[in-house]
Amino acid sequence: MSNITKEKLAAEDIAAQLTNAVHEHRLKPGAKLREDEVSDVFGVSRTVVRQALRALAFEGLLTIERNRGAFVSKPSLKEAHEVFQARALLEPSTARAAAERTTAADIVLLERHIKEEHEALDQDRPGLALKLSGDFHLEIARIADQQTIEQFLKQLVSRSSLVIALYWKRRNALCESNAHHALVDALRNHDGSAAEELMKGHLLDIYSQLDLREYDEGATSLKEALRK
Amino acid sequence: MSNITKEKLAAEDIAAQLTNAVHEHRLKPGAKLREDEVSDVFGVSRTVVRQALRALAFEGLLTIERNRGAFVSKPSLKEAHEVFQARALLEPSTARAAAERTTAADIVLLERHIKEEHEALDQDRPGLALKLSGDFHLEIARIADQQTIEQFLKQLVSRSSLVIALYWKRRNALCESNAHHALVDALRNHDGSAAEELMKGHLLDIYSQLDLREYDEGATSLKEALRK
DNA sequence: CAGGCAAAACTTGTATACAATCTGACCTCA
DNA sequence: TGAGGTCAGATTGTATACAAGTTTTGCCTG
Repeated sequence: MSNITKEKLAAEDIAAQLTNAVHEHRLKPGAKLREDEVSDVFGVSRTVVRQALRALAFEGLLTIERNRGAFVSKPSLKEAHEVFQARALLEPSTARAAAERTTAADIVLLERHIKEEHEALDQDRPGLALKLSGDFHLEIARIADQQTIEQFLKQLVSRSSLVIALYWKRRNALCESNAHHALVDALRNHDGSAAEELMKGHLLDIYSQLDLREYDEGATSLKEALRK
Repeated sequence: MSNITKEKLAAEDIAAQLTNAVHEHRLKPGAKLREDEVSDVFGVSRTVVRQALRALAFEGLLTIERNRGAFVSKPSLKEAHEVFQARALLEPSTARAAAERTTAADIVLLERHIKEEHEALDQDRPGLALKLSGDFHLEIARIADQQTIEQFLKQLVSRSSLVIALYWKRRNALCESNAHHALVDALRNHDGSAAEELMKGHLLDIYSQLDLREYDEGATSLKEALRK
C-alpha cells in the first residue's frame, strides 16, 4: 500500500487501493481500519477516508459498527452460500450474453488476463492470482455490456474473496484449472450455450472447494440452483 | 416530507425519507437536491446529509456530479432494460425459494400489504400504490431469506420506480392486476413452480407496459430471458 | 441586440475542531 | 479473588469554517 506521490488522492483512489489489499488478502477479514491511521497513510483528511470506508461498506467489503469503526467483513456461512447462489443466478446468463458480443479485442484482453494469472501463480503470489481471477469474471460482464449486473457482480466477487479467505479448504493447493481458458474458447466461438454451461460448472467447482459443511439448513442448495 | 419532530435524525432516516419521496414520485427524475436545503429541512448538518445522499447514489436512486450536486437519477433506456433483465434473473428463482418457506404469518402480512395497495389506489394515490407494490417484491425476497439478493432487489426496485416515472405508457390507467394476489396464493400452497412462473409473467407484464420502443439494439431481450 | 468576458453569488469539497461514545486499566469492596 | 465501578485515553460522529469549483448576472463591445 505504498503511497509516495504527493498527488492528492480522492476517496475513489483510496477505496480502490484498499479493495486491492483485501482482494489480495493483505488485509484479512476482521482487520480494523482506523480512520486517522488510513488518513496518515494516504495523506488526506479523515473526511475523505470516511467516504472511502463507507463506500466499501456498501459493497460489503467492510463492516462499519457505529462508534467502533470499520473492519474487513467476515461473511458468515449463510452469507457465503448466498453469495454463490446469487452468482449462480447472474453469471451463467451473463456469460451467454457475452458470447454473442465478444470481439477479437476482447479475446486478446482475456488471454492476456489469463497469462497474468499464471504468472502470478508462478511467482508464488496467490493473493494477486486470486484478485486477477475475480477480475476475469467482471471482464465477462463488461463484454456482455450489462453494467447493472456488472456492478452487482463486483460486489459479489469482492465478497467471494472474503469467503475464500475464510473458508478455502486447502490453502496451498491452489486451483486455477483451465476453466478460464475453456470459457475464452467458448466466447471466441460465440458459443453462448457452452459459455453458460462452463460458467455454471466453474462456479460449482469453486463452491465445492469451500469448506461450508457446517451449514446444513434446508435452504435451497447451490447445486440445486445450477442443476437445471 | 414533513419533519416536525426535534429528534435528531441519522443519515439513515434521511435516506429513507428521501427514498419514499422518490418512490412515490414526489421527487421526480432530474430534480436537484441541494445539500443545505436538505439539511435545513431535516435540521442536521450537511455532513449527515452528504452521507445520506452518497448512500442513495450508491443505490442508483441519485446521481452525484462532482462539484455540481445530487440529482434524482434519470435512467437511460439501456439502464431501464438492464434493470428488468436483472430482475428477470433474480426474482423468479427467489419466488420459488420463498414458496418453500412461507409461513402463515407471512401470508397475513402479504395480504395486508395488498389491501393497502388497493386502498392507496382507491384514495387516488398512485405514487403510494407504486411504492407499496415495490415493497411487495422485497417482501418476497425477505421470505426467501436471501439477504444478499434482497439487497440487490432493493436497488432494482428503486431504479424500477424511476424507470416507471420516465417510461410508463399511460399515466392514468394504472395497472395492479391481480398478479400479487395470485402470487400469494402460490406461496400459501408452497407451490414453488407456480410462484416462479407467476413472477416471470408479472415482470414481463410490467415490462410490456413500458414505452421502451426507441431502444432497438440487438441486445438480448427480456422476453428471451424469460422464455425458457 | 447578440456574444462574450468578468466578477459576484452560490454550491459543493475538504480540513479541522469539538462532542459523544467506547475501551481498558485500575481501584474498591464484598 | 473477582465483580463492579470510575476515570483517562483513544476513536468515531457531527458541526462548522474555509477552499475550490460552478453558475448566474451584468456589463461591455462589436
